[in-house]
Amino acid sequence: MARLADCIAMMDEGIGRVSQVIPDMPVAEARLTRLLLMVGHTFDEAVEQELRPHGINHSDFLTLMILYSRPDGSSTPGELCEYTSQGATNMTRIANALVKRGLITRGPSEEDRRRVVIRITPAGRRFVQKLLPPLFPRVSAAYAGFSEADKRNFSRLLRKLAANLDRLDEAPTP
Amino acid sequence: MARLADCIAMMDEGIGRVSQVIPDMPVAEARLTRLLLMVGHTFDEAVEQELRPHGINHSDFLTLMILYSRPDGSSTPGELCEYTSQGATNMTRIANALVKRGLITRGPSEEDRRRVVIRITPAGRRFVQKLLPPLFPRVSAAYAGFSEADKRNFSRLLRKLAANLDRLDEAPTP
DNA sequence: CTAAATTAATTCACCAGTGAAATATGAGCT
DNA sequence: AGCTCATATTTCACTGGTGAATTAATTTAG
Repeated sequence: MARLADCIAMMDEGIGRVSQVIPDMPVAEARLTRLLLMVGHTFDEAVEQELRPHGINHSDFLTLMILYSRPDGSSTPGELCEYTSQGATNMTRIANALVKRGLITRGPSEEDRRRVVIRITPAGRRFVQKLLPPLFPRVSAAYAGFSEADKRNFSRLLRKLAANLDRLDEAPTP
Repeated sequence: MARLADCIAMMDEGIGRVSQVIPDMPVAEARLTRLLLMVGHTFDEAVEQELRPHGINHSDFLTLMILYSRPDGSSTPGELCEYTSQGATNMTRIANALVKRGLITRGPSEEDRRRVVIRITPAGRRFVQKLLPPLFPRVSAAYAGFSEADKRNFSRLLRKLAANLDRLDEAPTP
């Protein structure tokens, strides 16, 4: 696989050339967007690769982590869909897989019987606790050379971007 | 679909709680990573949504854009795989789709007959030129409130991150 | 100069994720 | 109550993407 640096160099040149043919292109913003997508995609791949040996994929892991992070260790498919950005269809599959591995339980809700309550099991908690620590060195290494100010700035800019994207999504349907 | 801001708030709290149970977690880095992945994913969705009406998906579009940005408008499946981070299998499918729509041509290479040369057609160029401009307003809007310094910083930090990820990928196989 | 190893693209079988429709429960209205 | 509308989850059919094996051409080693 090509190094990210090569892909970035190629993208920089490519956008430069395209902008000469299509002059009103927002060049800086296009570059930032491509950069963000490339780095995000690479991060995604790295996570997936780290999880594969444990027989779990990124969305399954994210779902499990949300449950783990909850004070009561439980949620519903609908809520998990919102926070994982997964469709309900896929959440059914994820829940099936995690139930089969004994990491969560799934049962009907008492209050509203349309709902299903999903709860992390003790085995699920142990799984997370065993899985996480080996991830830490690589997570830290990714931000090597980032000063405290860099981290604050990066966080601030990503959050601003998120706020802008939220507004863009809401504008079309007022 | 939940707003990104809600997902982020939830993630901030969740990581806060998890870090109290698992104390040696790199909290700031974990937050930045989740932020990056969430924003990246949302951007991805936005692009996909923008392209859908034109009957083209993100990888097809990216492939076409690389060809468009080349001085000679041509490349090979292998090279396109490297720069799009797609597997060769998928590139075959992408090329099939673009050929069927008449946006590219595919023929054997003169020098090395194992290779295939892929070239953008005039129709492909027109397609890109019609597709791009309507994308610009939303790309610009995503960076609303970014000062010039913010853009420079964001670019610098993403590139540093990319360099770190390159090193992480190379280290395991010395 | 041939034989083995390497490289490029494709095909095939499978996993992950999505949209539309089905099922079932709950809430509101008269 | 009964009827309609909304909500929550699941099922089904399909798209997008991946790994392993296949085919074909080129390079390298003996």
